[in-house]
Amino acid sequence: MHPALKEYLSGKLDLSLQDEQLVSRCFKSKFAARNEIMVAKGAVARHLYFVVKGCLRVFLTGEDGSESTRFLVVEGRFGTAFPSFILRQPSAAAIQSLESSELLTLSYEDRQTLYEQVPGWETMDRIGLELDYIASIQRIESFITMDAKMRYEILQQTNPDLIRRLPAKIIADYLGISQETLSRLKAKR
Amino acid sequence: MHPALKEYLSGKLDLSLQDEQLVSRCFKSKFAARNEIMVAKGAVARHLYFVVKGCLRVFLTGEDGSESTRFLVVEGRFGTAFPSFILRQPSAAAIQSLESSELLTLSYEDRQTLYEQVPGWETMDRIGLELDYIASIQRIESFITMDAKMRYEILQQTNPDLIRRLPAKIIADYLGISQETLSRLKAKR
DNA sequence: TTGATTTGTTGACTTTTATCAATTTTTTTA
DNA sequence: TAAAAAAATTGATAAAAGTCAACAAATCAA
Repeated sequence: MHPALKEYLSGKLDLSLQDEQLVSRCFKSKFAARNEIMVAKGAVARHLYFVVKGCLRVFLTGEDGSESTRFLVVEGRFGTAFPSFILRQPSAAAIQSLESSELLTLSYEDRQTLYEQVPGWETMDRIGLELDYIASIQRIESFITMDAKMRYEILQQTNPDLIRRLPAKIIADYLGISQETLSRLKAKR
Repeated sequence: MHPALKEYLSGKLDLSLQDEQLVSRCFKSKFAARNEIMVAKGAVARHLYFVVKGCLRVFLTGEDGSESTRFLVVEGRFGTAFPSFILRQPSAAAIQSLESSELLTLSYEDRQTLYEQVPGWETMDRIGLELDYIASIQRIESFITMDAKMRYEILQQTNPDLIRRLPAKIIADYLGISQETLSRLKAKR
């Protein structure tokens, strides 16, 4: 098993040797170039992606070519175009590798296999889902209760690495504000 | 078992007679008066609520007394102050019954019991969680990509009942806009 | 049913943020 | 490393939404 995945699982789940081998077989290694589109808008997202190294962006495109970042997925985290993956429908969002990335992919079918075959896998996954859901609830709250400056400050506190690492325009998209507004926000203090 | 819960479960899960009795014992009936606060801000949300009749609101309060509606939970749906319930921490949000409501409550511990004792319960719950998560992702997208008018139009299309049923100020909170802006939006067409 | 309270509407004005455009800075790649 | 491309900054202006205030309408509770 890939050490990064092993690290992810440690403390969450104890696997028998056999189960560990099954998990290993289900996750396929994949490398993506910087800016590579993994899943295009309109395609079905058939995999979950575990980021070993690099960074993925799940983003929407408007008719006018504008882009809005729905999610950013960094090292040690899972991500995909979730509605498409779960509902098995064409995705409103595209998935892009923002950096040269190393990924482990898990297909919908293999995920099902793990639920059925590996004791504790579904519980672990359910707990991970709960935490992702909580994060998205908190993001919704930030839009309902905060202005752009406050959202940026919170992001600075909770994810300073993201800000350091990614182009400001991506951060601006993620915060739901324009590039120019973010630039002014940063200048102001 | 309460017929509303039975209806919810039908098609999702086949229960043995024994399991059905266990489920029945885990869910406690509760009635709430209009405007009753079920969980105050700062308290831990110890239950999931299934709404048989009525409507719950999960909302945040600012220091200035302003309120922001995080979620609305109507008949046939589950809800709670989710981060508090899962993390077992004091809740940032309060839960209020907007109408005279009939509820079924499931404690954290009883939820655990159902996961452990009832085959298929965790899978059913995981799938429900996935759908709730998808809904919250779509709500995030609406904040990132749409203006107030568009968000309101989408809500009209997807939940016309909510608009008909609830005071406009609650809908405005839920959309993340001021009461006045919503009033003007409605007048404009 | 009526007085009191809450909710909704509208106007005037302010603040926040977006948009467009020009320029500088940084990054990429040939 | 140099030219090209992409990203960031800054200014001017416009649009969107918020705030405050007054009043109207609807709802509630005695």
